[in-house]
Amino acid sequence: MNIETFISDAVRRSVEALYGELGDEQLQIQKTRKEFEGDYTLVTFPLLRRSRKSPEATATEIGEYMTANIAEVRAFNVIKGFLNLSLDSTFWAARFAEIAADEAFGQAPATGRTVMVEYSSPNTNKPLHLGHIRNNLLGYSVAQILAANGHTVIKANLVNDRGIHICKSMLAWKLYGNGETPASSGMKGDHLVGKYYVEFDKHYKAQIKELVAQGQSEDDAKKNAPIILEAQEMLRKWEARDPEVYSLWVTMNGWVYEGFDVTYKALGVDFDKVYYESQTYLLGKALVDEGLKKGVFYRRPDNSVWIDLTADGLDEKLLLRGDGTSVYMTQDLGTAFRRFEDNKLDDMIYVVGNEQNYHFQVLKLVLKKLGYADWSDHITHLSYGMVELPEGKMKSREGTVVDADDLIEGMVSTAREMSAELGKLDGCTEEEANAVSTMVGLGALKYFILKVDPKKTMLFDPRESIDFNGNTGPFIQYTHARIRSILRKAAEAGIDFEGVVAADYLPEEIDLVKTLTEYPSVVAAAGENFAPSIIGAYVYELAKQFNGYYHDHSILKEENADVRRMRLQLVRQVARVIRSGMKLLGIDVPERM
RNA sequence: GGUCUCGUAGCUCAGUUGGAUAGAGCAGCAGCCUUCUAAGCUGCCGGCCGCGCGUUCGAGCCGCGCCGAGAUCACCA
Repeated sequence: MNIETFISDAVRRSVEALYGELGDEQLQIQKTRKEFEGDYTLVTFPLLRRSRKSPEATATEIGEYMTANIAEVRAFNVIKGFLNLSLDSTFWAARFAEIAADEAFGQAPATGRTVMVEYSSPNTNKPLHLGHIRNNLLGYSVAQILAANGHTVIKANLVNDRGIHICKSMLAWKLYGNGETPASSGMKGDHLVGKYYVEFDKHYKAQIKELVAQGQSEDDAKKNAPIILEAQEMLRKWEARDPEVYSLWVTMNGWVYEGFDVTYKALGVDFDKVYYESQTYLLGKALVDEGLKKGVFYRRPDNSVWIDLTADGLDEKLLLRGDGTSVYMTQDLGTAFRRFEDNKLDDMIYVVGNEQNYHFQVLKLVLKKLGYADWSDHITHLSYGMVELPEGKMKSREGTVVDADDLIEGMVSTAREMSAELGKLDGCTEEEANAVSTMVGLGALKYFILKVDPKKTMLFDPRESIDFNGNTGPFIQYTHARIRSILRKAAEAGIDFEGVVAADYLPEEIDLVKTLTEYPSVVAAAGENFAPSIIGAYVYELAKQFNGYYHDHSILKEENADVRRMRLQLVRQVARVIRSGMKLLGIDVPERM
């Protein structure tokens, strides 16, 4: 049974019995705040012009009617214009029984909609860093949440595997690499390629400096440095499929993919489809022709194609270069078009940093102007803020980027040290210790990042992220582990706690049941807002509530067998929902820690 | 300059789409391990919700205007 529907129906019936038909007027019903007595609250202010009475009198009148006529309403109290309704504990017992019996609790029925979530989208010239971690965690989690909301989800990764930046790494490797490979150097493939990207930059800068010393302007020097000219030549050769360049490209990208796979696996993210720009970068030109024909685009004397968006408060935007080659926007138009056609998508979600807000604004507007409003309206740019460090922004030249692999390793090893220090690893096999440290270290990292509203710029403080106390992933994992421990001990003691118990709940037990029943609507809200942070806040709240309860009530030592059984069931359900919520965040929960 | 985002406790962040006395964690202070895991629990301290108008019975949330921070406005992707 949907509780919110039940309450609002009951209230509506009562209000209409007293004051006549409401029509499509909305009733304002909310959960009663903790500091007041009651379960649900009706805000009576909007009803005053119908009742023609004071807020207090109106609330009292409705409250009296409901206690008399609605069986589930046990009592009420009125504070100012707020009518607080208390439901009978048998009502909550019935809701709990429903939840406990529902194997798919929190999983919405299939909607028949297909939605693609594109995330990660790395460049193949350097390893992943902290910014990519936020992207990957968000993308994966949002995909999980949408799936829980009943959508068919396609997780897609569009790899930027071509362009001048890859040629820079390739050229530097060719010039200075001495045939170094991941195998020969022992380096992870993406790091090796990244090393040569940095190497290129070093030589490039040196050459610019030299040319400037010879009297060239800074701008000219940047264009004329031999190494950049050579890289550009390499790109031309690549486009012409020069065998030597092409095979080097295949080899080095292969190294990078092997490296990325390791990082993705460590992060626990995966993809259903991987697209490569080298295969899609020519798409979109047909759309340009179409736009020209429709008069949406125009051609300049140099043959380049543009769209004028100044009437929409934006600028003029280039769609095709004078030489007929495409730009980023052209490709994205083409790939968007093709995605919708090939996969029969209902929605398309791009997880891309907020530095591209303008790009997506333009993309959607152009599609709309071309007459594809249907698609345009179903494109969502899930824009997330930058991750900053205590010392400021990450700058690759200043060496302040936080490498993804280093970070993960650091979190896991810290988790291990702290676990060992607390004696949590005593009696564990090496394998178990590894598994727990990995889950805890990554849990800390993932939760730390996902608990923040995606659109906000966030601060990543390494010291704070490694804190396992308070509002953290490990705290939630720990709560789960403790519940599992209780359940293990109950099983060992041969306590049977299957079957429904009509419970006489204590107030804090009803609070737990109430929080449990909210889970499906939290999942729905998280899906609607593309915000895993909503799930995070909920799971944390549930865990915290349980911890308070846990300290006040002995569960295994409860003498009344029915009460003990009821409590074990309740506690087991809390563990289930914690595990389910954490799964939506892509966070594993250990059985013990 | 145009467009967009953000501004809540010393710090990091919530705030369920306009409701009651604005909440957590960290840091600080005071307690709690003979009891199912102390990665825990209980209490205290800490607020001009950037500022000002407006809409409303009611604004941290909506509108307008300022102030501050950031992103972007490339024949880069």
